[in-house]
Amino acid sequence: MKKLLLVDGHSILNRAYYGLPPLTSPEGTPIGAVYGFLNILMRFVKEEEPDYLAVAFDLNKPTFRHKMYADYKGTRKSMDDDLRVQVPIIKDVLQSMDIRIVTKEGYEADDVIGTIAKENASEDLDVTILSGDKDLLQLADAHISMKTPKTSRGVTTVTHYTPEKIEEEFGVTPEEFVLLKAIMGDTSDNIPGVKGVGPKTAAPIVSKYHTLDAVIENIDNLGSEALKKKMKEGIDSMKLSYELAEIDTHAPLDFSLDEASVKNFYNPSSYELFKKYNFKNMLMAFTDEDKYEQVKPPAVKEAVNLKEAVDIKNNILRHIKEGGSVGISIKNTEKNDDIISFLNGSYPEAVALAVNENEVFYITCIGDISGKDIKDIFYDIITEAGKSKDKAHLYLNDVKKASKAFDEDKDFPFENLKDVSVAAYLKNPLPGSYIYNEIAADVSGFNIPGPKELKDNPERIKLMCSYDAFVSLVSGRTLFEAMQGDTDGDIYIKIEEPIIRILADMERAGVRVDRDALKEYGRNLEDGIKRTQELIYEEAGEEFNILSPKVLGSILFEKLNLPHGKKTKTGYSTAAEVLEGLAGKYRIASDVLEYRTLTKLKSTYADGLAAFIEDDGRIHGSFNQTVTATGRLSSTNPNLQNIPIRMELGKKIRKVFIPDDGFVFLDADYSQIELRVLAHMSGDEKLIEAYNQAKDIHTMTASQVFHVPFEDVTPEQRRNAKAVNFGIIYGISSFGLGKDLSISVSEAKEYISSYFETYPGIKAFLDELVHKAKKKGYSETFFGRRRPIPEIKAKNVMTRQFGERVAMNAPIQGTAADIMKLAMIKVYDRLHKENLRSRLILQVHDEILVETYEPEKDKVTDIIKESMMKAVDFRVPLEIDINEGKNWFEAH
DNA sequence: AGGATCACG
DNA sequence: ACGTACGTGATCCTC
Repeated sequence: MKKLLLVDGHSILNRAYYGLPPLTSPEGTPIGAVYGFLNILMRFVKEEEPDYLAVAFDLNKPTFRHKMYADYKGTRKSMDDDLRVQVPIIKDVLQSMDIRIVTKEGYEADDVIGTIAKENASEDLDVTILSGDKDLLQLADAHISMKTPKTSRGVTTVTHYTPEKIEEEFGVTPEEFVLLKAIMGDTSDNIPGVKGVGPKTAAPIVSKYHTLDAVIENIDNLGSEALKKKMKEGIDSMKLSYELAEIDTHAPLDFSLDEASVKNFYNPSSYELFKKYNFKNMLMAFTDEDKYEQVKPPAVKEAVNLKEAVDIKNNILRHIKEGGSVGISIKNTEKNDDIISFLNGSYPEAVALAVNENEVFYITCIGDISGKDIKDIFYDIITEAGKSKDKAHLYLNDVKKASKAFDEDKDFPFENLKDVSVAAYLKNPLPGSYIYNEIAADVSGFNIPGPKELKDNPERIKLMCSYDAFVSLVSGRTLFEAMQGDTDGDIYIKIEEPIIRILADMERAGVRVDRDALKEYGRNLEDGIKRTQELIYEEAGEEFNILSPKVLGSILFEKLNLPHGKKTKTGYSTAAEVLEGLAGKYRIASDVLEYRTLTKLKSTYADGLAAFIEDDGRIHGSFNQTVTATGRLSSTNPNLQNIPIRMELGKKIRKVFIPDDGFVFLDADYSQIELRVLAHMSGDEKLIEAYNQAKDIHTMTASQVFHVPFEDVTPEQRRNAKAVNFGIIYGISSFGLGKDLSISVSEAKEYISSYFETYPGIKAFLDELVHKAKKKGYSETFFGRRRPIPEIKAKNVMTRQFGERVAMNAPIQGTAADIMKLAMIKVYDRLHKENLRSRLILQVHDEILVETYEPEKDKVTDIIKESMMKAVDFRVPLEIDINEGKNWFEAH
């Protein structure tokens, strides 16, 4: 036995519309009815498991019946605008889900459903009709039943109408239901019926006489005089009502059951729509294969000897000369090609070249092909693209990494390659990872096998490299076209593209580390660690793993019964702030803190850094350009942006970072760049004025907020003002400020409100940032770098407040990051144009470290000052601190 | 793999 | 009643 589910589209949409609170899509379109419709539909599909499914809609045109009864025509209620706009949407959505929609010009949905039901129901096919109202009950028979969902207060109950159930509830058979309606009428469907006769009176009449003719014939035999009178007066209305209520089961339809067979609702196009309308819980039903188009991976043509490889190259060169685009992928030699050692003469292992959607050329060290050949082929191709720059586009995912396969003396033509991962990062910086399969899914909606899927494939390297080239071409083209005329495009050209080469140079240069001094530093720590460890064991009365929060917690708070903070997530918190509270009273707490500090320095810094020193005596870390949500860089392998500085002991490690012989360090950092960014972007006159007076800004803030003369600001007032300034940048909250200053939330509130009274422009600016982020769904920096903030529309208060803080912080932090990048570009360009040997080696968000050739010291100092201070022309000066030193400790 | 902790801006 | 300052990465422990 097969099943057909027939849905009365408009009636279910109506039910959904009135049964749910009004929802809107991220774009603001009302969408609640569509969402509700799908929920109801999917619920029934799950319950019924139909083999066939069709949804019937009225067309927005008068039907024959409407024309016949002109009076009837105008009386239909007009739809709410918010519902009307959802009609085409639900049709689109259903279509995307491969669900058959049936309509017929000149007929109502009821007729369509009636015709399909009656024509198809049989011993072999059960028909279930899903409708919100009861007009369709007349269709019920042995193989046709009806289900009506009713939602009240969020709870949906379903009534299942079989012929038996109909007789039981209405006292008439399904066939007689038309007659019943003709007499009693139906206000919701504008069927007049007989005036003054309701269901109680009508039902017995119907079950006695069965047909319209019989009722008319026997009109004089009906009960009371009053009833007879009503019936006689209503006879015309009754006849009309009968016509209106009767469903036409012989509409001329183009419908075959096959077209309505149930297919997979979850596919790439429905995924796109569900995503567009933000149907979150329905998105969960999609598997990766549902979500993305299964693209046929391109055919890979592999060169088997050098002649073939050269032929491929020549073909590509011709393609480029004709203005064609190429997607390129380079596989570096290293086993783990995330970490590159900078041996000159290291060669790439393979190159893949995609010229169209169908084929990729792959060249690796096979036959007489050497690594040098591969490198030369790659090099010839990218230099050729430089000659025809206006026309040819070469797309490559991660240009910086590709550049590492080349000798340092060869000028790598960075600017001839368009970096797909950087473009994808500008489009959306949140993923933080831009592997080719992720880009393919996000940009082009393709599902192609990624590194994980190819893990056990013997052709893993070849396939990954080829797919990478393919995606770089196809998705790269889309990304770069989309950037045209957008702020993204400007940021790519003016900021990110130049930065690629700068970072590559910085990584290649690395930073020199005094290996012996680092070892000595580590040895000293070891002594302290041993001493502290023994003290702790003695105080605890046993030996245990001090670094295990779980074990430490049980020792401190159970065995030794120290007062535990109420913080409990997976046990007691042993975080520094908790231990600091105990350190005054309990030796063991301060010893544990000491122990943590020492082991941290030992494992992360002393030992950690030592492991990264390469044969040239330098550490070549990575600066990542596509990780942070705000536009900052990040640093890994090792992280050179979190080398200790705040504590004396930790800071000493900076002494092991030293310049090459004949060089000195010049270290420059911006002074409160974020606050200055805030001053300019907000346009707050008072803050701008404060900065233009060139005095200590925190003291100035304290003076203005607390209304005391500048000279009379106490250290405590300055500290408070500084905390508020930081709070403002982080997206102020009274709780956070209170915690930071160890004051009550209400006191913190007062600080904030007096700050905002002092700087009304700041308040207005931050409010505007939140408002704009709410409206647009993203925040943007001064230069238009965007950060999406999905949290800002969250229902959860915490999540949404987080979104609001991010909306305030991201433009400030991001603009500061943009400015630093612009400054680095200026520094780099001048060092190069003036043929200097000095070079940028590190960046720490608001600080740069330049390994400076001693004879160039004065010149480079000027270059740094000028580049950083004039990176942008703001209404407040950008000031820097710059220092020289024979190590990083001294220079900063 | 994820949490806790702590180093930096 | 709850539980929050923003942005990162490395190490160690626990599951």
